[in-house]
Amino acid sequence: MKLQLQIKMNEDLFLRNPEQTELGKNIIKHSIQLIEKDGFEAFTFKKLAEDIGTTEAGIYRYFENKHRLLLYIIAWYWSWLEYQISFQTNNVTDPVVKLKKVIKLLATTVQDDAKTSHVNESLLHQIIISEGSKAYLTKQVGEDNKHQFFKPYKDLCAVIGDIILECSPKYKYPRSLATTIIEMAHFQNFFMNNLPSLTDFGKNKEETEVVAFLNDLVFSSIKKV
Amino acid sequence: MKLQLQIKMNEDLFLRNPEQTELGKNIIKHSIQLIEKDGFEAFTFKKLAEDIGTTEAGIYRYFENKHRLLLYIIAWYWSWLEYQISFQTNNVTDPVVKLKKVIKLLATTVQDDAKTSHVNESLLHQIIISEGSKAYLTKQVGEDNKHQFFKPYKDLCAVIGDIILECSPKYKYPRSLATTIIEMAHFQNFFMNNLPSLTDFGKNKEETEVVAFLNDLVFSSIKKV
DNA sequence: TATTTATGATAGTAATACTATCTTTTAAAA
DNA sequence: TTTTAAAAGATAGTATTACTATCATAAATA
Repeated sequence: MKLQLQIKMNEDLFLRNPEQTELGKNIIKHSIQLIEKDGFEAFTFKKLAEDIGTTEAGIYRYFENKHRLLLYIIAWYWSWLEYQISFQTNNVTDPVVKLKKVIKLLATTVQDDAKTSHVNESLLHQIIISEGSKAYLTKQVGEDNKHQFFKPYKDLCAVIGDIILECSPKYKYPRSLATTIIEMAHFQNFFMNNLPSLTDFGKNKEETEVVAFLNDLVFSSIKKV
Repeated sequence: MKLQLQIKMNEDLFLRNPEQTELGKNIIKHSIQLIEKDGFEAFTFKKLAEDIGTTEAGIYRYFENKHRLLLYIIAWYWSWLEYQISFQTNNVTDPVVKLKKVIKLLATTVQDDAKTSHVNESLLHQIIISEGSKAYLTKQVGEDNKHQFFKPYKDLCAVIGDIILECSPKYKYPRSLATTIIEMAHFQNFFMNNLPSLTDFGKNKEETEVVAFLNDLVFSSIKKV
């Protein structure tokens, strides 16, 4: 059985839908590689064009600028992750088990998903760790929010918030705890690998320790250990 | 009594010490204003020079580039905050009270400190919220770390970690909890004001609610409520 | 008063972030 | 099968950014 997974993206994110052409898919594929390799600051449409073997102007037909492209791939990731979560927690009745699965999915290396040929989820996960918050830490955050560019992130936050409430209906901060889990899954990973003295995982550098920390944090807070 | 507070900064951060000249102090003062107003991406040395009434080349005599300048003001903030913490928790014996003070200091608007004439701490706090993580979320993080540019942040993290251990000597993740407090104090604030559905504080937009959330999170985790 | 040090003024360069235009190729509709 | 429309390629051009270099002048210090 060979499945193809298509994620419907917000149309304001692009000028021309990159899913629908070869060049478009190449833009996504190579921008993920380039951003992961050089970082978002050093990433330019010119380098991307050279990488693909097309011209700068060609890229501009798909994306208004590199920030929109970043928003696109990040939104894509959150949508894909929400799908992963709904898939992997399907038929799980115990919300505690569900929440633990969510934490694990957020905080451990993702496998490349064969259902999405032009997206390398594993690289994308690294981008989320290092560049994810740059999507919204800008002066245009309000404008971008009006365009609903952060909807996939918000949806994910709502999903996790609901699972938290299932675990503990009276817990007062389900959304904030959800964003704390998401952000800390990535920040603790980044710190562990780059500024280890900011964490307690410097010795082993094991993702499982980040998971253990988050589990402890979350289940202490919602009083279900 | 009129005091002046001087913070000793890492000398690799600048080419010429901005504390020692009028122009230098103006660079610090105006860059804080400009970065707060336009955001770090839109901030350029040319605009800064125009703002001050000097030339671009003049700024370059003090800072190699705008990233170093950002690192400078951020490092300055963390040093100043560590001083604030040591001052405000001095003579407090109960570590729980201490930790609560720390959380409050991190998560609520800071007052402009009269002891530092050319630094507006209140604006700087806003910069930390919106731009703080851009200091280390780069590909040069390793290089910058070798220069010890993140030492003030690490020191603060260690101080908070120690207070956590005072509260609960057997707690396993004092450093990671410290960074979680620091980062979430800022992220929850940013989300509350810009993407409120990511938090539970959207209605009132009160910093005190962020404080309450963090207190709940922290003291549940270390089992002292 | 000599001399170092800081600043000002100006110029110049490579790269970035685009926009515009025109031609060729490809693919779909008539 | 031809027509025609959409996509891609090729090329050029602009304003801004992120610097570096040079030379003159003002201020502080020895």
